Amino acid sequence: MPELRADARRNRDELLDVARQVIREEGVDASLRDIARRAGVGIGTLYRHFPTREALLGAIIGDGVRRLSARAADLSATRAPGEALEEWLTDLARRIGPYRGLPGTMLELVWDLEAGDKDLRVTCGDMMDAGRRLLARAQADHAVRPDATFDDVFTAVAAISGIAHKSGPDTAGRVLAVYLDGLRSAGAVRSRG
Amino acid sequence: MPELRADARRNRDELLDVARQVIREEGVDASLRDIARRAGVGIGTLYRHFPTREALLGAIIGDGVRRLSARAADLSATRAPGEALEEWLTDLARRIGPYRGLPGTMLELVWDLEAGDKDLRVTCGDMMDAGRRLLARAQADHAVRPDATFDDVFTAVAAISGIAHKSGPDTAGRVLAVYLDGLRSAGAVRSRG
DNA sequence: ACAATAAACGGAGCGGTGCTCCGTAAGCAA
DNA sequence: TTGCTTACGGAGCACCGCTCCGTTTATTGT
Repeated sequence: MPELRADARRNRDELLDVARQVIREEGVDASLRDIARRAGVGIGTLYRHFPTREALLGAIIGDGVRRLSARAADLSATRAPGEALEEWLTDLARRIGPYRGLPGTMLELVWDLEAGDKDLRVTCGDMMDAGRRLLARAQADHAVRPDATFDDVFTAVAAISGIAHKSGPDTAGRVLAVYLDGLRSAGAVRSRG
Repeated sequence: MPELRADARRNRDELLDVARQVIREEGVDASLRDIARRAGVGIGTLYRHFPTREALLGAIIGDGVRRLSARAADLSATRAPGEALEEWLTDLARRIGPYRGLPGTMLELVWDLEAGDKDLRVTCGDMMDAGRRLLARAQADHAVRPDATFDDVFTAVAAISGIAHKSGPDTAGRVLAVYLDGLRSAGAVRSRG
C-alpha cells in the first residue's frame, strides 16, 4: 500500500472519525452525504476513500475486530475455558451492539458468501477463528453443550447484541445471560433420555 | 367506520395482497412506489389507505397477530404451562420471521413509546397480554426461571426470529431452542448483573 | 524557487426514494 | 340524468446512493 498524500490522510482520518459518531447515532444506514458534509469534504472524496458503504463500515470496526482476536488469545491463556468463552462473547456483544444495525450487517457478511467487502471478510474471519477455538476448548471442557456450532453461537450473540439499541443494554445483557445459560445446559441429550 | 366505496375496497385489498408478497421478498423497507405500481394504483392511493408505512405493516400482520392471541388461550387450555409457553413463542417466531425486518420494527414498537401506529399498538398489546399470561402460568408452575420478564422474553424471541432471513430458519430454530433451554434453567441465582 | 506531474478534490447530474397536495374522475343516491 | 361526495393519480419537493470529470493541490526533480 503506497503512502497517502498528506491531505488524503487528513481527510480519511476525519471521515472515519465523523462516520464512527454518525453511525453510532443514526445507524449503518446513515446518509453518506451527511457524513461527508460533516467531515468537511465532498461526497466524491468519501467514495474514493471508501468505495462502498461496507468498506467504510469495515474501516470503522476493523480495529475493534482485531482487538477481539487478541482478546481471545489472552482469555484462553488466563481463564477457565467456559469462562473465557462467555467473557469473549460478552465482549463481542458490547463491541458491535453500539453501532445500530451493525449486527445485522455482520450476519449478512457471515451467511451471505456473496456480499461483503473482501478485507472486512478476512479480518472478521480471523476473529471468528479465534472465537471458534474458544468454543472448542469450552466444549472439550464440558462447559458448553457439545451440539452447539460456532456459527450458531456467533449468530445468536450478534442477533442479541442488536437488541441494545432498541431496548437498552440492560435488556440485551439479560437476554444474553439467559442464552449463555442455555448454552451451558446439557441440551442435546434431551431427546435420548 | 363507514362503508368503503367499491373501488376503494378493491384497491385496498389488492394493495394489501401485493404488499404482503413484496415485503416478504424485499423486507419492510421495500419501495412503496413499487408496491403501488404492482397493485396498479397511484402512489397517492396507497398513502390514502395507509398513511404511514407502519399502518400498512399493521394491516398486513394484524390478522396473524390476532390469531396469535387466540392461540395463546387455546394452548393455555390444552397444554402444560411450560409447553404452552414454548409452543407459543415458537409460533410467534415463525409468524414474524418471514417478514424481513419485521422483528426489528416490532421491537421498536414495544420499546419506543413514541413510534408506532396506534391501532397496531393496541392489537399487539392484546397479543402481548396473552403471552404475558402464558409466561406467568409457566413461572407459577416452575417451568421457567422466575426472574424472566415478559418484555425480555418477547424481545429475545423477536431478535432471534430475525435471524431466519439471514441464515435460514434452521439456525433460527436451533438458537431459539438454546434460549428456551436457558429460560428453563434456574438461572436467577447469579450475583453479577 | 519553480515547473511538471501525479494524486486527490468537489460537486453537478442521474435515477431512485418517501411523502404531500390538488385537479380530475368515478361511484352512488335522487 | 344530475349532482354530490368520495377516491384516484401523478406532478413536485427534498433527499438519497453513486458516478464522472474538470479543477485544485501536494509532491518531486531540477
